[in-house]
Amino acid sequence: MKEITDRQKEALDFIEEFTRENGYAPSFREIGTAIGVTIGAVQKLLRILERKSLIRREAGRSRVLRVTRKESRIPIYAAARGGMPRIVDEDPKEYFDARATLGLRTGDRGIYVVGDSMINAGIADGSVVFFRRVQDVRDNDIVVARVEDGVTVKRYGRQGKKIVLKPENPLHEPIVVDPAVDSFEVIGKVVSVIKNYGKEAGHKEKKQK
Amino acid sequence: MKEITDRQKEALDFIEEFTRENGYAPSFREIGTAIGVTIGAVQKLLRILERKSLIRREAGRSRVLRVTRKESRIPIYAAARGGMPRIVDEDPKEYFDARATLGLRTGDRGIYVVGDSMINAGIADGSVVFFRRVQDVRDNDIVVARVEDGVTVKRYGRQGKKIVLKPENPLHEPIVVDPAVDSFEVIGKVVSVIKNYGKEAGHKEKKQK
DNA sequence: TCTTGTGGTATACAAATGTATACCTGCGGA
DNA sequence: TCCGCAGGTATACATTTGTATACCACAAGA
Repeated sequence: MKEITDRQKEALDFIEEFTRENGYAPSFREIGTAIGVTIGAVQKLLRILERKSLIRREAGRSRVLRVTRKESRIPIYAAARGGMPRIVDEDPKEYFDARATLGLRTGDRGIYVVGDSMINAGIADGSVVFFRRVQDVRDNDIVVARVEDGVTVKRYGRQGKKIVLKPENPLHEPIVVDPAVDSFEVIGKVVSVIKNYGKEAGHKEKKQK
Repeated sequence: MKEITDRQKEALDFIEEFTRENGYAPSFREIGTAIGVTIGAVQKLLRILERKSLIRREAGRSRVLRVTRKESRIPIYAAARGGMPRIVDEDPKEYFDARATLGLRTGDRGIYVVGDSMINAGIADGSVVFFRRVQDVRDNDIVVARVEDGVTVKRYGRQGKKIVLKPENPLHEPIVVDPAVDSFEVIGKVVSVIKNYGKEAGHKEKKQK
C-alpha cells in the first residue's frame, strides 16, 4: 500500500521533469495531455499523490505543484568526535543548499584553478574557488589576484611597501609585487572551494592517450 | 537608462524572495498587494522588467515569472595556463550549478568532517564531503567507512586479507582492519568536497571567547 | 512647451486553471 | 457477491489570473 502505481509514478515523473525544465509547475491539463488522460483522472491522481505526501499543493492557486520526493535532496550528516551511529539510520543535520553551505552571496564569482601551488590550503589543480570582492584585504587572506596579465590564487601578505603572494606548496616560490611598479590588483578574497574527485581522475587519465 | 528604479527593484526583489520561499512565482495581484500598488501598475512594472530582460514570462500562463537577474547567478571563469585577461571583462565559462560542478547524483549524501587526517587530500576540518554508495571499492579510492562505532574518511587499500585505511597526514597512523574480526563497512566513495573558509575562520575564532 | 517614460488608479474582459459531480470499468479482498 | 479503490470519461462551474483600455500625475529632456 505504500508503493506507488505506474500511473502515479508517470505523473510524478512528468511533474518533476517539467518543473526542472521550465522553472514552474505544469497545469492539471498539461499533465493530462502529457500522460494521455483527461483532467478528471489527473485530479484523482494528484489527490492520491498528495495523500501519500509525494507532492504538495495549495488550493485554488495555479501551477503550485511541488514534488516533495525527499530522495532528490542530498542530506548532510553531522560529524561527531568520538563514536558515531551508522549514518544510514541517522537524521540528517541539514539538506544541501549550495549557497548556504558554500557561504556564497550574489555577486560572488568562481574560477577554475590550474596548478598545485595552493595544495596545502586545500586548493588543488582542477578545483573551483569562489571569491568575493572586498574592501579590505588582510594579511593571510587567500586571494585571487591579477599580476600583470596573469591571474593567480595565493595567500596575501605585506612586507613594507611590497606585497607578497605566498603559495601553499614548498615547491613554489612566493611572488613579490611592488604596487608602485607592477600592474597588480586583488580581484577578490576566496570564500570557499570545491574539489571534484571524479573530474580530477578524468584530468589525469588524459595523459595516457 | 540601464539602471533600475526603486519600484522596479522592489518588485524584482519580491518576486525573487517569494519564489525562493514558495517554490513558485507570485501572481500579478500578489505582487501588487506586496508592494502596495494595483494590478495595473504591476503590469507596467513587469513589462519594463521584461524589456530590460530582468525577468522572463510566458504569455497567458499563470505564475510563470522567473527572475533572470544574471547577478544572482554565479559565474565560473576558465583558467588559463599562461597569461590571462582581467577576469571581470571575461565571459564566464559556465554558471555554477551545484549538482553538476560537484558531480552529485540523487542518492548521494554528505557529512561534515572532523579532524585533519585527510588534509593532504584537500579534506580539512569542517569540510563537507559528498559520497556515494558504490558496488566496487578500488584501492586508493577515498571512502567514508564505519569502523566499529566510528565513522571516518580515509584512503582505502587492501593488504592481504586486511584492509588499510590510510590518512593523508603524516601525523596520523593508518587504521588496519580485519573484516573477519572487526565490525567494518564502507559506506561510500567520496565524490567531491567543499571547504568554506569563512566558516573555518569562525570555528577558530570561537576560542578567543 | 511638448514629448516621453515611469508610476499610478479603476474597471472590464477573456483565457487559463482548479474544482465538483455524475457515471463507467476492472481488480482484489472480505 | 459486494465493497472499496485506482483509474477513467465527460461536462459544467467558479475562481484565479493575465490582458487591455482609459485616464491621471510627475519629472526630465529636447
